[in-house]
Amino acid sequence: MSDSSETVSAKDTEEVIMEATFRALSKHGYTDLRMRDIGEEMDLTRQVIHYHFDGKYDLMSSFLEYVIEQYEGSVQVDEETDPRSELDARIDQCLFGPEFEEFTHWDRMKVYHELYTYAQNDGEHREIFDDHYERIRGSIVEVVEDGIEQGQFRSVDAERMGQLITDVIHAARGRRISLGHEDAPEETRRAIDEFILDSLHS
Amino acid sequence: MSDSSETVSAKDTEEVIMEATFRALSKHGYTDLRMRDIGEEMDLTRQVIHYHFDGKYDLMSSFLEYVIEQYEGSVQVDEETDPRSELDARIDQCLFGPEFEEFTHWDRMKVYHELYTYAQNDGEHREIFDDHYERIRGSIVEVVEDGIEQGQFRSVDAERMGQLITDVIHAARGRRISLGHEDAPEETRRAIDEFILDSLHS
DNA sequence: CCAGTCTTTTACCGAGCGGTAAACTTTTAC
DNA sequence: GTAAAAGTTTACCGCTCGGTAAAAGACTGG
Repeated sequence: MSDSSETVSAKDTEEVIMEATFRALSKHGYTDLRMRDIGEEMDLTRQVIHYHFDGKYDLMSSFLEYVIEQYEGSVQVDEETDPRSELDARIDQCLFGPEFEEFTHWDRMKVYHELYTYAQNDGEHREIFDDHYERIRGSIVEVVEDGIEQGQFRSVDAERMGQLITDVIHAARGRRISLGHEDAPEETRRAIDEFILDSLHS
Repeated sequence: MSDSSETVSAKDTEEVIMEATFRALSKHGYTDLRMRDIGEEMDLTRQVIHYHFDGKYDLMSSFLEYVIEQYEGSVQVDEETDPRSELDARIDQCLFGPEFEEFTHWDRMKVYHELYTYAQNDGEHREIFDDHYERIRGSIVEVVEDGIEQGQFRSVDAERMGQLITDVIHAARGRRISLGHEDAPEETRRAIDEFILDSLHS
């Protein structure tokens, strides 16, 4: 009986809970999230959550890591190309999401952004997010540095430039999510091209 | 007895409640805010809130408008100067706050930002924020347009440029508040200068 | 000074929340 | 095959929350 579709292990259940938490969070928002809401999003009863996680706070902490892992795991950029192409690819991926999950991307980002804001009131969560942000920013900075070394970009402060790009991306996503500006990512993509990346060449 | 310090009108009480709400929100965050917390931040009992406001939701809606009014009321820019100076002044004010309330500025921004994020789950609140955001963005766009007309800036899409600047400001504030990056406003100020405004001239 | 109105306090409540205990079911180990 | 371990469900609970009713106080105009 090694039929994998029938064998439900503990890890599987935790994954089920994570996905149920994601759906519940999408529907109700962080502030109004009840354990009951999560239970209603899965076939198991809400009490199993207490078997696998040590209360609501522990659940949210685990979910936070789950969301970030998913985010970082979904980033896939062809590193064989030149710095400018890679930079473009990374920006596109941050603004529009990976192609293979176009439809869930903004649902995931909405939850991600809400968690991000709430993290300001919780030292542990804040640290997790800070580390994550640093990795995203670092990957952008790296590309800029490569571009400068290879002479494709003019010599600028790569840290500052990378930070600026990361911030702009973040703001555009936040604006789309919080204010419903659906064209924010596209408009921002153009603005980055015209006003920021343009000054990297010449 | 027209001694104004003794006469407590209904408006005064509502102001007291608003400020108590602000303090409670600063301490506990939106998600964990209880009516009790607000009561503890003022000399009156928490039940008076129900006399002046129709429940928690109505209180939060009123508070949202209160915060935005305060924000917009605090913006004061000398319009006699040239576009570039006015643009600089507006950016500084958004990033560092009005000089006369340097110490409460970031407390206020923290609450503002939290409300902003949670507005995504409430159509009414979202609209209030959207209108507000539009006014801030509009004021930046206007200055850019003036600069172009007066020949101080090169001819760019003012809407797009204004939006970009507004987004960058927003992101820097969010990063300082959510991740605790205290140098974010200053670093962002430099990045705007070096990479964005620079491309407005020449 | 007093009746009437506005405002605040005191005392209280029902609903709904997160969490637990114990029964029950399934899987594992030998 | 069976006993122990792991996982899940059922039933339940205590507590805290936002909100209310009525008493108490503080201002009005006459």
